[in-house]
Amino acid sequence: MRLSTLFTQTYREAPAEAELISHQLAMRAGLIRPLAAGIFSYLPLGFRVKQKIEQILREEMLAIDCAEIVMPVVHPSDIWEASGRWSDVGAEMLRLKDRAGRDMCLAMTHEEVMADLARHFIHSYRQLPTSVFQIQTKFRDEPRSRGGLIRVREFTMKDAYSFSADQDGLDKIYGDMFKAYLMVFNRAGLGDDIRVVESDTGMMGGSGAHEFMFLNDAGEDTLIECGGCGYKANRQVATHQREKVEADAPEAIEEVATPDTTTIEDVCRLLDVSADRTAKAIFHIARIEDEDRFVFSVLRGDHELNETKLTNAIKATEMRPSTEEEIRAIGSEPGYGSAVGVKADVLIVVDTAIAEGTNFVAGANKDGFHLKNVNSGRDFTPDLATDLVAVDAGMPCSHCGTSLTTTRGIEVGNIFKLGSKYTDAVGASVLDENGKAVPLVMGSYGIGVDRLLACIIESNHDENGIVWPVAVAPFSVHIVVLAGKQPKGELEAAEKLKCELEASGVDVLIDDREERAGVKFNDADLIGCPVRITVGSRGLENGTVEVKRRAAEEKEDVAVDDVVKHVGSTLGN
RNA sequence: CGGGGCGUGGCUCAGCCCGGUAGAGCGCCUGCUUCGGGAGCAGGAGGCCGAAGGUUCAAAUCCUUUCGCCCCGACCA
Repeated sequence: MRLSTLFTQTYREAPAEAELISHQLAMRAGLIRPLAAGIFSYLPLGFRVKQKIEQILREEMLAIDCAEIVMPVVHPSDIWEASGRWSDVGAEMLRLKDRAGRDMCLAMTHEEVMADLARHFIHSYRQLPTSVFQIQTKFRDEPRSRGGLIRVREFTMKDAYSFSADQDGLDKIYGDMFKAYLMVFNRAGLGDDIRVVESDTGMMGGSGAHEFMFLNDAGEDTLIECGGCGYKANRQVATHQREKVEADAPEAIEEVATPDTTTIEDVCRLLDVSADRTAKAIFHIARIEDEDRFVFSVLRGDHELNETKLTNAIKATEMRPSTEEEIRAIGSEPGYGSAVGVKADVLIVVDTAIAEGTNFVAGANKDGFHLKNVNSGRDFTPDLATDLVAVDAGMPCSHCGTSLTTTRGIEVGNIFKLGSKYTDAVGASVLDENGKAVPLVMGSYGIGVDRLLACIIESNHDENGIVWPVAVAPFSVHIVVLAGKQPKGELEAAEKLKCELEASGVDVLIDDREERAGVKFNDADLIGCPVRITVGSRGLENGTVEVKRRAAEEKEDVAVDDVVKHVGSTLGN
């Protein structure tokens, strides 16, 4: 391609709203252009990178016998109603009506369509296990898109789906996908920055999941890691080792005056107790089985609530913090809440530490008073006792006791063991070797292409611009032509070189613009192709051109006749 | 959905508090000079100041409403 007529432009400055390096560079290099919040056009350079990423994805999927298909972006509501997600998923799904008034939606994922396809095309265990993938647009109406390409509303996803007759078949493909994903991230140049963690299954449902996290301080997810045994999990599901509780004999409950003492910190100071001897209350309104319930969670004062764990424990589809009015309505008091004596229809969920411990300081459900020696089971009856703790740095690992650490990460891929939720919903089953119908066991595996592109920039740039890994660079070679007002064949020499390189299978961007050298060099650095070749009169007089790798400082004069060979070996390294 | 910020030419921004009919740099076009790391000079194109309404002789500027965008939080693959 010729830069002079390429449909793009570079910018000296990034738009003010771009905060992440990847966003700034993608804008400055002219890879993308926003149309609306979280909705982008890909310009030629950006699109080429996207295509190269997609090609890697294709190759790695095909390598594990996963065939490519394409499913629709607009779906009728009925398949989503069958799986229950038409109502389970909220405003994140963009819904619309067709001219006949039928409910439709834009695809946020494709489990429903996939299960429907499986119903039609998979009939026998002999066809299993099998899998297919697609590279397709998804739309999720995020309440808040941000970070350039990191979190968008319209995006491209490589999503794969597997089917098997039993758990063993699922485990095999799940393992294949796991390995294929690591291959993808390695080839994309992110190998060292990827961590695989255990994760929540979220709206997908299912029995197990892993996320592939790109380590980055701007990440939206918190990863919990153990340096001792290698345990890694998303904070949403991470567990920690509970210390042994020495169960004191329950003592008599006692009310104490604690005016203006609404925080755990204040209570501890006033009553001279440590935070782990207190019980705190957290209030939510949760939608459970299509009913709004008041959920009263109780945790030890030194612990934070993990909302994902709570949501999963009570099987809520939606949850929000309650208002002060709602708290008073159940007989409690903001800042002085405890489960002692709250209304009967309140769902009381306590953390294990509260259920097993004794004699906690808790609120008295009235302004200015707390209770001493509160005991779960004696003073109130929990509906559920489970792990609700948000694991933090410094807590002991649940497997080996080593102090855990936290890291921030961006989720670039995920793999889910879905089970038969979606296949059951559409009646997709197969006959096993005994002629008996068994449900299809499904898995789903996603990689966000745009997000992957952004992460590649995040980990491959310097102060001058992007430094693309060869595998995903928009072009392998960027030829800078330096011709003055009295050209001496520089452009012709460069064009000839371009043809020769292209003939050898190397893609070339040629900067044939009438710009000064500085402008061209700076744009070349910004765009970040792996190899830069400068063709100017200075070298041509000696029959050479200058070759420089984007990732290195050194420049090399190479005889024109040797350039193709030289570039070939450079790119091969 | 809560909190905060911002909408002035393609990009970065000034002007707004204290109303008087729009500016700078970069980019773009033309010419001359320059020519291996974001050149200089001269000339030029381009903006109903996000939109609507109001106040006023007069609104980018003040008031109201609205739309859009960004950031933090809530939420979420």
